[in-house]
Amino acid sequence: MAVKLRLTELEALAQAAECLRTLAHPHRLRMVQMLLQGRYAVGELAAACKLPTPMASEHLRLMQRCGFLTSEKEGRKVYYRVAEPHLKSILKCIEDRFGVTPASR
Amino acid sequence: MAVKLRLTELEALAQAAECLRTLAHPHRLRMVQMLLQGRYAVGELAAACKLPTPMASEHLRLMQRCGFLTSEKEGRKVYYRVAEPHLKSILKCIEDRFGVTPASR
DNA sequence: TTGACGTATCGGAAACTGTCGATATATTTG
DNA sequence: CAAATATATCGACAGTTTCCGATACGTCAA
Repeated sequence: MAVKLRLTELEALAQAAECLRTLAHPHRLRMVQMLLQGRYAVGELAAACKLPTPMASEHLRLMQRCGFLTSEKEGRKVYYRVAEPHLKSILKCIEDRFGVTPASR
Repeated sequence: MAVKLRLTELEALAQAAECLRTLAHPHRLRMVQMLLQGRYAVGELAAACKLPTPMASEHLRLMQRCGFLTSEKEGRKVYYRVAEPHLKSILKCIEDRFGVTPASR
């Protein structure tokens, strides 16, 4: 007699996979990690990742599209912040596994 | 004065991203979900995902390569099980966000 | 208006990924 | 031994992702 398994439906897993793929990039992880600790403009995030601004903008667009982030325009700057509350616990898991280093002390 | 941020080093984030990419596939998520609840042979996992066995084998190889799984050969079958303890909490986060449906009740 | 700044978008090249069919290996059975 | 079973690997193709340069857009200051 087979044991009954608790499984998520494949359709939901496909959605989850898409979100994970969006998260699965070193610069995007860094941006999320920053945004979980405050609100930042595109240029600030780009500088922190040592990326040209257009590429940072593109990464942010991807994360916004899957519901992770939202943006607010202020003057000529655009500030992003975390919109998906579960991001915090997911990043926590990742940090538990891969470590966290304070940037300066 | 800039607030000190708690950030993971980019190199570690690159490793994390690679692992997340490996996880970011509906069939692989399903397999991990099963393997967190027991030990399964390639054929059983393939059947549960409605995949040809060779493809299941390939997915399992990827997850083994990044340390998520280990395998034990028994006769002509190969049983896989979870090797990375953090997988459980990560899947928990994903299930919290995307829902879990018992396969049968 | 002009110019500078901050952000967004477009097009294309290179690299990577998922999938499939075919084949290979190892183990058990007859 | 040969045949059947279970898993693994290989080659190739289509599709996606990443990155970059160029360009476009919106806002502010002079």
